[in-house]
Amino acid sequence: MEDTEDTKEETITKTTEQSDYNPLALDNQICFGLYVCSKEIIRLYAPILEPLGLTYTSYITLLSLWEKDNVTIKELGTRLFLDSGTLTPLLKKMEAQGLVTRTRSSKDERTVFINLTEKGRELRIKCLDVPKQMMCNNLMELDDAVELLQSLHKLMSKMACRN
Amino acid sequence: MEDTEDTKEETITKTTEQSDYNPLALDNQICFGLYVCSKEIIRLYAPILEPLGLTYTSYITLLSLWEKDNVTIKELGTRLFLDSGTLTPLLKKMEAQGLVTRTRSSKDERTVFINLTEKGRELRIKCLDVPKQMMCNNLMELDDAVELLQSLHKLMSKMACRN
DNA sequence: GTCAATTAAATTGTGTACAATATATTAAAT
DNA sequence: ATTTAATATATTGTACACAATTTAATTGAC
Repeated sequence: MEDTEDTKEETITKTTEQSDYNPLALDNQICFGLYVCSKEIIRLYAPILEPLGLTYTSYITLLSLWEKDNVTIKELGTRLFLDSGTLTPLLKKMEAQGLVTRTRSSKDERTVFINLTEKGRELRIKCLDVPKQMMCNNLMELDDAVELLQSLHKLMSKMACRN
Repeated sequence: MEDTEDTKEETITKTTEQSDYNPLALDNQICFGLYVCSKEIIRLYAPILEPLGLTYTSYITLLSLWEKDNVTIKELGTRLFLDSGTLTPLLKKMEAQGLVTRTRSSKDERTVFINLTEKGRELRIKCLDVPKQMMCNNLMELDDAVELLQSLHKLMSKMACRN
């Protein structure tokens, strides 16, 4: 606990008080930290998801659909921060895998509703172990994870109202 | 400050004590938070970097080279967490733009040294304003940013020794 | 010294992402 | 009712990323 506070003080000093503070230093870029952590963690998911026939993108799509399916591509895109250019081909592949159905609404022919198939719903059971397997990488302590998740959600909510 | 502690308590409760805790809930996935924040922030960089002729990837490559150039592609890749499959075509484009030179070492013909050109070095001046422009998006408070950056660096160091 | 193992880049193939555009449908305006 | 504007997907084009492989060069083992 004190350790966290100490290093935090140091970082503040480093980033706000040193006379040679460099705003273009790679280590001062939050974007770069996010970019690297995101990429590397997704890379760790790959070997866990591959035996289940999933990519990272299809995995998070399923996470969303397991919480709520019978949604339009638009709704799914809002939840996942993805647009139709990414989702349309992805969902077609997932349909080909037999995980979801794509049904154009008769009420509004513009929209397509995505539903889980039985196979898609059942796959959830096999995925229950995925978070545990990822944790075996021992990347973070629970406290740190909770704090990080909170920071990320703050950021996400700021960005959600940007579209 | 107390606010942060309060919401942290809530999150801990939510993620560890509720009986209906769902490890597959999208909102409990750190990976998803990182993925979204990374993508969206990179998207905010695009219109700022485009007038400078840069993409996000060429930008962070320059950030690294401005700190230290005359490095091999291998070294650059270690710093940027990128492999030759990404860097080779990127550096060729940057060479075509006149930002860097690629010189195969005579001592070890396997390695290629990357150096900034005068144009590449001068571009730094124009980029000094980029962080300020990004901050105008008002995504975070300084304190939160410092804390987040610290969490990300912890994670990155864990992942650096994974290759 | 010679062959095997290792290493650094480059190449190939697959899977995203997203901007921009196109298409089709619905809603709104008048 | 007709035209216009808005909306939801789909498509196209560009730019990554990375795994796996290839190529070329170097190092190590003996």
